[in-house]
Amino acid sequence: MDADKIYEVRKFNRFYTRTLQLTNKYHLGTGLTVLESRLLLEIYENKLQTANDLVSFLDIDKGYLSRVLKSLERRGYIEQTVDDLDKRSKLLGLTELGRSTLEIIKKRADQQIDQLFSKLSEQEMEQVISAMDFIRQKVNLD
Amino acid sequence: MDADKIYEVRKFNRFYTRTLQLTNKYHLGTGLTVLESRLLLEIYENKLQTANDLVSFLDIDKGYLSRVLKSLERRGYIEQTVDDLDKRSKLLGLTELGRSTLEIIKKRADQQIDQLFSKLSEQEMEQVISAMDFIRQKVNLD
DNA sequence: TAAAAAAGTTGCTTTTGTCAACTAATTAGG
DNA sequence: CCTAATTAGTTGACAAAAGCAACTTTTTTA
Repeated sequence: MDADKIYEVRKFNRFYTRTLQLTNKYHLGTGLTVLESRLLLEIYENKLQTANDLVSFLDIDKGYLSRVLKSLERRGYIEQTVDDLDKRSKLLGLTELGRSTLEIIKKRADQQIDQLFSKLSEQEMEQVISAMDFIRQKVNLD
Repeated sequence: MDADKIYEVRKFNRFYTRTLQLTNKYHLGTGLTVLESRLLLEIYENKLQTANDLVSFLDIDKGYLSRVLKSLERRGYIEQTVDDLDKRSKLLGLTELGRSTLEIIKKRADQQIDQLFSKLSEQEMEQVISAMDFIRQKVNLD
């Protein structure tokens, strides 16, 4: 790939890093950290059922994750139950508190995204989404 | 904005978070952290000349930054010289080591981006860049 | 069925980041 | 002018986030 294309991508990456930083404030006031919110989301929406799933999907240290999950459990956001089919694993699930907190977080995240595109028309917004879809299809994450 | 559009954007954001995580390994083996690499880049390419510029552009704590800059100086990557026009400020600049390390980092970052789009044709790549440009124009970062 | 591998836990350490108090230099208002 | 307020950067103390390695228990493999 030629240098100016790479340069363009890097420019976008820097730009989008800033964008993500801005929209990553949704957890403020909820008592959860960014990571914790993300864990609730991945457990609930993305159906990642075990610590190990989260470790490989999010690429975080399993020791660290173990502690964060323990803390989430202690504070009442999740439950961990030993998997009967594999007693090394624990199945993760959100509690009622976990689900309702996640809803709040999602609502706030939604608002922040809304702001991000506040000045766009319907049509422009659709074009943005197409652009995102397109990028998502083309990037090779292996 | 309606819910499914927001959902699409969030999906993209999660996706691109992962993408950025992958491409943020360029510093490995250079002895610099992600932040340090970023600082060298912004000082050198974006012409941010003082700690204060970096603080407002990157939105990091000035105390923390002060320490990181001191460490970069001690390790020989940058120089800080008191600004004659405002003796509170220090002008930042890369040393020879700083510049050459930045070059290595940029080269590796380029390779990672190349990999990201390794399977695309010229034309697809151009479309991706257009899509990125388009998004960049439309996002409202205030 | 013994050895290897996998899931998760724990102790220890390092890295990263925050906050507030402080110094020195500059700017602004009376 | 000249004093008060502001600004750039530093420092100490601390807290949060993350990484590493050794370990236990269970499962898989050869």
